[in-house]
Amino acid sequence: MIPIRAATTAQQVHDWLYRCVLRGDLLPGTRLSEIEIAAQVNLSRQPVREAFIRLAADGLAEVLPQRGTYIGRISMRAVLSARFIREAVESDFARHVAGTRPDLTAMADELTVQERCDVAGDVPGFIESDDRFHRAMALAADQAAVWQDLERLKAQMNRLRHLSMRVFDRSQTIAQHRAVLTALQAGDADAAEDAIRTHLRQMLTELPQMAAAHPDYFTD
Amino acid sequence: MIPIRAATTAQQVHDWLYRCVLRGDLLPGTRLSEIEIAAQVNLSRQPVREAFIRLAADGLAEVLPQRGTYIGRISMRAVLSARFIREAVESDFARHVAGTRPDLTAMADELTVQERCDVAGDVPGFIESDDRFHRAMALAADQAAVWQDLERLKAQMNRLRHLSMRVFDRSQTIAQHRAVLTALQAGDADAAEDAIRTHLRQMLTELPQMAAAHPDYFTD
DNA sequence: TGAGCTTTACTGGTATGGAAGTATGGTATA
DNA sequence: TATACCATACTTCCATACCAGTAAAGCTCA
Repeated sequence: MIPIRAATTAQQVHDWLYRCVLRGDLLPGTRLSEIEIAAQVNLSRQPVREAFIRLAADGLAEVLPQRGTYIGRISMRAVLSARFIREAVESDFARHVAGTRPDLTAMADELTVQERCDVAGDVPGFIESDDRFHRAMALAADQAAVWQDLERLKAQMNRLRHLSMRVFDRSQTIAQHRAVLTALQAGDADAAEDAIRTHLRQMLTELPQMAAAHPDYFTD
Repeated sequence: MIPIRAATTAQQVHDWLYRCVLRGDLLPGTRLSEIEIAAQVNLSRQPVREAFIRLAADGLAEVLPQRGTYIGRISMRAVLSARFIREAVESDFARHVAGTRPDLTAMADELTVQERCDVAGDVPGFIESDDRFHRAMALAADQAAVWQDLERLKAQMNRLRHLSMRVFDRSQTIAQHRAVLTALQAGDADAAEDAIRTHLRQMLTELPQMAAAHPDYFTD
């Protein structure tokens, strides 16, 4: 029963910055200034400052006392850690879904959306649908809360994807998604686990390439 | 090359409160007052306020504008979610460790510590050793960063354990740990996975009992 | 007596000024 | 020319004052 109350100004500023970072509008290493942002949104420094603190708690910014606040670089360690956790968790999702055979039309629908986004060259739309595809599997496994926790961990991965999806082959991603869905529909737990692990290991090859292409954006 | 600089005052206040919450010194639902805490630590409201914001970002406090700040109740959803993630991730740890056969003396050492704490009735010591046991497995699997991410998720679980460990049978926990270690030493991946899953599913029976015993401390 | 309004004492939210620390560019000196 | 020093212009951090919203007590009036 959360009251339908307007978020505080500081919270709104945080949400705005958060989206900007994840969408890649604010690139890694960008300097943020309390004064500048405050002027942009016509507020005092204090709420902006609190937004920075929240952003730092998200692992997306770094506040260096008396020096400045910067958009954090993409931590390869954080990406690899999140990837490992996703593989472990989602493979458990897959086994569970394959065993219970729930309704999977939501996943199938996203697959068609992804094909449409691919031919249309709509990269942000593709990424969002990709997220919804995996989320649908979490919901099919009846683990909505787990997906919420994963969302936080995925933040770093999402930043990476907004860089990499412009480069990498989206049709391969679609094929991997299809393999997962097919195995789930067949109720083959082993095949489903194998498919999702293969899919999520894809990033292990993409990450080093992205880091080599944009060394300034990465750390670790 | 992180500079060896003293943390800001606000950060210190946050760390202090964080430990208090996890140790159970600050119970769920406790009201926090910016003014009171500020007076206690001889500071102005501002750094205390920022500590509250960080605490809320950790999911340990709830800031209700114009109403008050409260230590968050233990979210059963969050506990169950963290438990699910731990089971998935740590079972992957177990399989990996069983396959590579690294040095496991760190885990064995913690097991003896736990026996000593059990007979001495040292509950906090037992819990800390329990954490180190699991952490040692993560390190043996060469996944230190993953363990750091788990630490954040485990926060809610740790609060629960400080309540439940006073009640539940610690010798059972020790036996389960021993089963894990034995399987790992034998290099039996299936048995190790089975043992760690069984161990982590123990909480599924403890949580409802704790929630029934202390309904005021829980939510969801 | 009791329902409804008003007052009042709180809460956190925001604005602003100054303190403390850091980086930078200029200047004096060897 | 190179180097050490120092003034200066930033940055975030903290203190203080004020604003706005909440809730509960007390009052008014039917």
